[in-house]
Amino acid sequence: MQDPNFFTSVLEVTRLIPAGRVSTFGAIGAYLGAKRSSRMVGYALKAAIHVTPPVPAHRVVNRQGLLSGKHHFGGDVMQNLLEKEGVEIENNQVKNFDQLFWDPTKELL
DNA sequence: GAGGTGACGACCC
DNA sequence: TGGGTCGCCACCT
Repeated sequence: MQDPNFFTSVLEVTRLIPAGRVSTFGAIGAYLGAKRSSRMVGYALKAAIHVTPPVPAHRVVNRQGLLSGKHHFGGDVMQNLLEKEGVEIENNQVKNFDQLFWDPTKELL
């Protein structure tokens, strides 16, 4: 928000995701008014792992509820973090995704 | 300085 | 209904 960069805005919104919930690239992009820039959201999250303060990038998955960036976390770290927060994962996909889905456009608004 | 890539999503055919 | 292509902006080579 303070930073006009779309990149930083993604990190800000991602940080607002409550534990036990998951969000999507499209939801964050839509909240920022750039749903077309979903690729940028994923790119921002990639850097979010190396940025401070720590961003719960593991709570962000793709539109299918699939842990797209699991490989970037290093093995099953992403899945482990989600399970630790109460999010059930099966086949690299979030179970009850529709229920756990956290939409900033609605929840955060 | 320019070109290509990238945790995706939506639109078009 | 399904497959293919374009778009978006920042970072890396």
